[in-house]
Amino acid sequence: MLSYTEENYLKALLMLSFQNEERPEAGTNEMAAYLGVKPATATDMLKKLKEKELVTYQKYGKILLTELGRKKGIIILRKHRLWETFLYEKLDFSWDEVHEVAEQLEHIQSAKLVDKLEEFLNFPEFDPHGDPIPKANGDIPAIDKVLLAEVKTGESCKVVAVKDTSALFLQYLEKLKVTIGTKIKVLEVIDFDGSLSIQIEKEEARSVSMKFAESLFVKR
Amino acid sequence: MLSYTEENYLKALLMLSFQNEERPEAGTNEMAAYLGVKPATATDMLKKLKEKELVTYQKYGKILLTELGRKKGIIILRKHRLWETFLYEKLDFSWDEVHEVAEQLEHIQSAKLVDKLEEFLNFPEFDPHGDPIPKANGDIPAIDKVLLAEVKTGESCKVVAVKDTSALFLQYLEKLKVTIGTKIKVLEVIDFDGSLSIQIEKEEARSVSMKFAESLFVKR
DNA sequence: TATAAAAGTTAGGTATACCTAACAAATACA
DNA sequence: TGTATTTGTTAGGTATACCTAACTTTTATA
Repeated sequence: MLSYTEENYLKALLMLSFQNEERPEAGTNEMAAYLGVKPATATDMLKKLKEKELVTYQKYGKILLTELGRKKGIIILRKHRLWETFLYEKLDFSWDEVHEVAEQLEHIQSAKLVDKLEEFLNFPEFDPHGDPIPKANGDIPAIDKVLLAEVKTGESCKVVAVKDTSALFLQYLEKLKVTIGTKIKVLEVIDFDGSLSIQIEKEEARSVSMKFAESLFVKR
Repeated sequence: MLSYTEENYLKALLMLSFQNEERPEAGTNEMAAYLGVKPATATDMLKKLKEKELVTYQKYGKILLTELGRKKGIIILRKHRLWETFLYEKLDFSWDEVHEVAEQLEHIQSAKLVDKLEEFLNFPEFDPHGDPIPKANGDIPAIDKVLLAEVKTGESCKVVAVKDTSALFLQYLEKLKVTIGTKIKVLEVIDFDGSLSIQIEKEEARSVSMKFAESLFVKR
């Protein structure tokens, strides 16, 4: 049985590994920053997780999940994303409110609960942010996505996920009436600063920053 | 902000106070037994709760919730019973499975979650065991109930709640096809051992023990 | 390649929530 | 009413998860 905190370390490591699939290992400071603790605290916990064979770790080295650790991490992530979906779809939570509560709900221990919840939600493949929800067997649905910033002038695409899930960005998206499934056409790319002029559904053209375009995943 | 454990002490004290409305105070050993900890541990925590003005307590004395403590306890109980209802009604959990998971879910911190959940469930007044669900303002719906053991020969009644929520009893009830709302007619009372012969809905007459009759609440 | 900066570790300390063992107070009853 | 039993407290100890401060190793760069 893993503690609340141990679970958070595994999930953090899994999330960090997603950020750079080719180099999935993380550093101590990186972990600590992600979890909001001091590096010394992370070192302690990493030793403990190594004892439990959940991570490979050695002094001054990079950290990697073991097969077991990855499996456990995926279970937490599955729960997190199913709960987010529940809050969004059934309880009318907004895009930017679901994360905080799901952070707590993901630690509820009951295999039956997760599976029943998934069934209740009709086996969703993606959460409200467009992130894939791991299946009970650990498989993660693939999604064909590129950053909006990679879309060429004149091309149209459909929003499939958000890369930045901060409340500020999500609230901005809401203001722009952009959500998963929204159609966006790239009208012009300004090479000077990477900003672009886009058309959201059938609205007026508007300009968004490069930062914006690098925070949104779309399907061409 | 209360810790998980502090919340459990408040809920325990509230539950114990319900067991004997006229004498709602509890003892240290009683608390400890209820919570599955040693008396020494309970003493420590009670001092802490006194510091926070959640209980009235003095050395070797009985323990009572303060107005504030009661309020907080009722919030936990509200969450517990709403989650039980959710698990039972929406996720097909059985009568005897809901408690354990609700014990965890009751500690999720989000006022919005509780209220939205209540709305999603259509403002239920009673949980799957027939226990009243406190309202957001702290009011507890009243319920007109007596023990089956108090029902006289020849009288009919309807099951409104279970007093004993142990898995063993709940499973027995399930076997007998007794649930909230089931009609029971008392055919005969055996003075010798307090057992009684009852008719469940339109079934054959059957005998149940005094212990059974003292574990079930009904409405005449 | 020497050294400064960054990254990571160790040692020692805190609070929480638990424990056991020994003790003290309250109560029950002979 | 004295004493045995029950009830409750205290003191001292454990594990978890956090911290700071001092230190070491790695790395980046002048």
